This record gives sequence, C-alpha cells and structure tokens, in this order.
Amino acid sequence: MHETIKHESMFTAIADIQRRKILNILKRSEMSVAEIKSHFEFSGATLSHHLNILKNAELVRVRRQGQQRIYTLNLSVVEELLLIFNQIFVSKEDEK
Amino acid sequence: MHETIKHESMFTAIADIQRRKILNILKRSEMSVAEIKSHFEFSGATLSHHLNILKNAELVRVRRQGQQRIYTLNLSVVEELLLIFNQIFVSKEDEK
DNA sequence: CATATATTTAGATTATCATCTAAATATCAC
DNA sequence: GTGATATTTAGATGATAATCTAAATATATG
Repeated sequence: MHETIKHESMFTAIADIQRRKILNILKRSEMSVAEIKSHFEFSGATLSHHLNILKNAELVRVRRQGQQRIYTLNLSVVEELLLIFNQIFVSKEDEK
Repeated sequence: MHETIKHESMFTAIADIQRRKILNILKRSEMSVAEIKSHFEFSGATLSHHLNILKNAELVRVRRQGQQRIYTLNLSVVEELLLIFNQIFVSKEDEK
C-alpha cells in the first residue's frame, strides 16, 4: 500500500495546470525553451522551474542544441503513468 | 487550450498521496468514515478535509446510514479522468 | 431528554509551491 | 575575448494546502 517516490513526483508534476499545458504542447513536437515560452505569460525563470519538475518526474527529456535546449515529451513515461493510474484507481490489483 | 474548473479539481484531488490511498482503498468496497480512518494515522478532521476535496471533484459519493456516512468511489468519474488524461498527454487531439 | 457515537466545521499553524527579479552560466559570432 | 542570446540558479514573497485541537452538529439509544 505504499507508493514509490517516482510516482509521487509524477502526480505532483501533473497537478499544476501550466505543466499540463506544457506537456500538451510538447505532444505535437519537441521544442526549445523559447518556443515553449511563447505559449505562456510567465517569466523564463518560472518556465525553467516547471521544466525542471517535469524533468525530475521524467515526463520530459532535454538535449542541448547550441545555445538552446530542446525538450521532448517522454512518451514511455506518460504511458507508464496511465498504467499506474489504472492500477491505483481502477484495476482490482492493489497499487504495487 | 483551456481546461474546465472541474478538471482542475480532479487533478488537485489526486495530487495528494493520502487522497490517492483513500481512492485506492475505496476501489475494493464502499466504507464508512471510521473504516477509512482505520487505514490512516491522521486525525478525523484531516480525513474529513480530504474526503471533502474528493467529493468536490466528484471522485467519491456519500450517503448517510444512521450516524455513519458511507463513501463510495465514483467509477464513472474515475474513467472520465482516464479519458482526459489520455486526451491531454497522448491523443493527437488538443485538450478540449 | 441525556448521553454516547460519528462526522464535520472553525480557526490556527506550518510547510509547500508558483511566481518574480536579479544574477550567473553557457554558447555563439564577430 | 567581448558582446549578444538562451537558459538556469538564487533568493524573496505571497498564495495554497495539509494538518492539528477544540467545538459544533447530527443521529442513536436508554
């Protein structure tokens, strides 16, 4: 009946609407921080903070490209999250 | 690219590990507050607070039975949440 | 109706979180 | 290497949220 730290970080990550919007945007294609930023009103520092939380939850990956950093949705972890979700709330098995 | 208030309350509701545990417990069968409480360490007031948040998100339903209140998992809303999940993070459609 | 039981509500406290500005770091182009 | 651009880090602030104790409400029972 306990939950790994990893699960915890995923649920925390998707709790915020701005971060869900970031994931939603990245669903279409990978993007630099500046491109992501163009969709929002808040500061670069705030965006960096959100990206860091998503990264820690492994929901996104980053790679360097010159001065830019390109963020990508980590689809396998998103799918894992869906499974966990199903396991906690729907399936007859206990949360493992 | 916006989200209803209802979605917001659902994501907030499942962000807390105690509330996810409550949902996980209710998956097996409906329960009185006292029964739910036996699974946790925190005070009754705290449990009541969590149940209220789950109720506002419509993830659980309550009915009276004498002095007790019986909480039930609202399966249709849990399923709805799974769909929203898929829509935001996986499917090619935008979040509606 | 008085007392016991079940649960919620009120109000306070502490911790966590989203956001900001300013400064730091890294890379590129000249 | 100097200046410009991209992004992150540090530190502060205000808002939200989790929890507690004490008090209130509702129901049941003798």
